[in-house]
Amino acid sequence: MVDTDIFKALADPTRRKVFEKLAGGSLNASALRDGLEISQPAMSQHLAVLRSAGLVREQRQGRFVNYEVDPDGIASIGTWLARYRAYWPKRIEALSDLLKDMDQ
Amino acid sequence: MVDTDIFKALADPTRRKVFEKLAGGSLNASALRDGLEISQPAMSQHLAVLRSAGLVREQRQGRFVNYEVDPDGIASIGTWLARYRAYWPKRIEALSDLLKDMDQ
DNA sequence: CCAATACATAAGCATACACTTATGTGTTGT
DNA sequence: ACAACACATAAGTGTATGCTTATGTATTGG
Repeated sequence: MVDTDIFKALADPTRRKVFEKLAGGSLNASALRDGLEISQPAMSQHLAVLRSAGLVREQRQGRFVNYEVDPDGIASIGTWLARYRAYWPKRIEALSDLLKDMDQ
Repeated sequence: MVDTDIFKALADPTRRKVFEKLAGGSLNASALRDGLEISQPAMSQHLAVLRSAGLVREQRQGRFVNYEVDPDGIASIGTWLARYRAYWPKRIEALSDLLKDMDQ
């Protein structure tokens, strides 16, 4: 199930921090470790989880691997969220129409 | 962390099915079991997780407990998603402004 | 009252998860 | 070519998760 992978990936606080860092732009695995007290293999494993969930994508550049947010993952969450548009606060009801477009 | 609870709650396929059922309207715990091959305690535990994550809320009615989608949970996900508005597909860029309103 | 019903909680258990250390793979500069 | 670097994978371990059965709590109809 595609949603399971996405939500499981986001259930981990460290992975959400990584993802948030990537929201600011592309970064390689070492740069992503800065600030997070985590071993190199741990980061590599987290990135693998985020990648197989479709939340990030990688781009090799020499011996570095640059990671960036994958818009497909973001869109998946938006699509999922669209099912519950009836429960969005009224003032942003117009949102439902926009989200509906994402359902293909 | 509030996001952790929400994403952990949604990481379980059974809980997402429950949540999706509730999207169709309020239901009690027994009604929610229909179709899902799950014991009564398991359902009770799942509902507790969804509730403490802020995704559903309960309303006692006699010896029944009716559950319904809590808009606050949905709004939390929307707010979280708003941080990544730069990565939404271009054609729904207008979405970002609407989501921004949710940030209070 | 009291039996039946609706749901919650407790306790135990198998599995999944996130972490670690150790090692492997691929790239770059010299 | 080879040493240094960036990253991935393997293997092992403690803890969290989701399930079960058993039991507790609250409400209702007879």
